[in-house]
Amino acid sequence: MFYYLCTMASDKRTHILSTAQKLFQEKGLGMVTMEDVARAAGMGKSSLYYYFKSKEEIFDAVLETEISEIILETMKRMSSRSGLLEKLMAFAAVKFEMARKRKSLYRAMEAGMDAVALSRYNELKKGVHLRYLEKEKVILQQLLIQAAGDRSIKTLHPKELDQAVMMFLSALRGMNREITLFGSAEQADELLPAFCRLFQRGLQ
Amino acid sequence: MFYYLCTMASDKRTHILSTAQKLFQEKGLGMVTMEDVARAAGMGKSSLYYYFKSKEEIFDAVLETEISEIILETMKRMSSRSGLLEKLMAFAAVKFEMARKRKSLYRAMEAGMDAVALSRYNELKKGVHLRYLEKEKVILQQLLIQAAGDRSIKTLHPKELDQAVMMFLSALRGMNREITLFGSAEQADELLPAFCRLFQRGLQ
DNA sequence: ATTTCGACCGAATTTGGTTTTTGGTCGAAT
DNA sequence: ATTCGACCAAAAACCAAATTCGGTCGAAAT
Repeated sequence: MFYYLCTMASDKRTHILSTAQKLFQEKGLGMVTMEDVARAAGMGKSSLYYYFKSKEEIFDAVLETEISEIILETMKRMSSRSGLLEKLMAFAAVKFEMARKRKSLYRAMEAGMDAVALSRYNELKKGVHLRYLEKEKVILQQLLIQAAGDRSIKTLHPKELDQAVMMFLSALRGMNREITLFGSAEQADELLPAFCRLFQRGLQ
Repeated sequence: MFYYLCTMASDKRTHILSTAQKLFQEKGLGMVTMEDVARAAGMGKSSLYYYFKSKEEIFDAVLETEISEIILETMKRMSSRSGLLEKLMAFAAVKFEMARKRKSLYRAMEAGMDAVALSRYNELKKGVHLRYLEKEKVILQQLLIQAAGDRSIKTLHPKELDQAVMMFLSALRGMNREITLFGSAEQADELLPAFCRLFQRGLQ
């Protein structure tokens, strides 16, 4: 009795989630059925619907935890550095590593998805991307505001601040993309810091 | 007799090419058959193979001419501006406009392609992208070298030059991407110039 | 009251076999 | 040198039947 009282709903939820995450990573989203998830989690299919409204909700939640992990890692690494430039570089480095990891993850996930499922999935990814972007924005805004306070860079109006953040983020994304498509990891080690330096100088 | 001597092979080639281009843009690559191209060009299907080795070669050539057009437009617009910043902005503006246009073009082209055809087509696009990138690089390299000569920016070592060009290009690409996905055209009108300014200041 | 699950449903997907289409070849005609 | 009709193999489109899968519901278990 006491035992059961302790296994709260949220525990089961996270258990299902981590199980699903493992399966998605192994076989791709398109290849994992609710039946699979249920079996792997040690319950019947119907039971899943007691904890989640739909398959999409599960997948969404999995992506959400992955985002949180990345954001957490980013903040951790940045906090161990000091100075604007160092922190920018740390940010860029984590972002690059994570982009690499997640690329193979996504590729695996997309395996075995038809065109319809893929477009639906892309909608989902777009939503996730937006939420992720928002969190990244906040981190960078704080960083730049602090740097302006330290006189490391010039003072930025709210609009300028927003633009600067947007520039930095989308530029990084673009560079990551180009590098993973055509370049090498060593190239990233030079290009990303160089860009951070340029970015900082541009804001002085 | 004389008439026939004047209609050189290259004329027919370009005629076929422009016909194919029109059809591709109208119906999408996947929906245009060699028969269609031949009919539209006023000849039998077999005759196409006298001028081109394969359908892919035709498509490749079409993409190539499109790239040339964009590059030409870019150079034209840049030449009507003076000063590094102005030229950078012109470059960015053309790139953004063209990215918009070509996006709908690509989307149309991809219509009616199965997964296999799509992956083959993506390989092709990747190759085109690389060739395009090379031409863009040359333009920007020249621009930056000239700017360094004018003392508009600091002198750049070959490696730095390459990095700067790469940064600028992939950053632009990333910003275009982000804007077309989530932003507005007005946002581009502010963000792109702002980035050009930052880029220039970063190189001073 | 909370949690689990078997039975069930409709929509979507796979399957397997057939017919059509399509990129590409070849030899004859011009 | 250029064009084209006839032809081929492979890919794609098609289609009906069988199957799978996400999701629901009410009854049972705890």
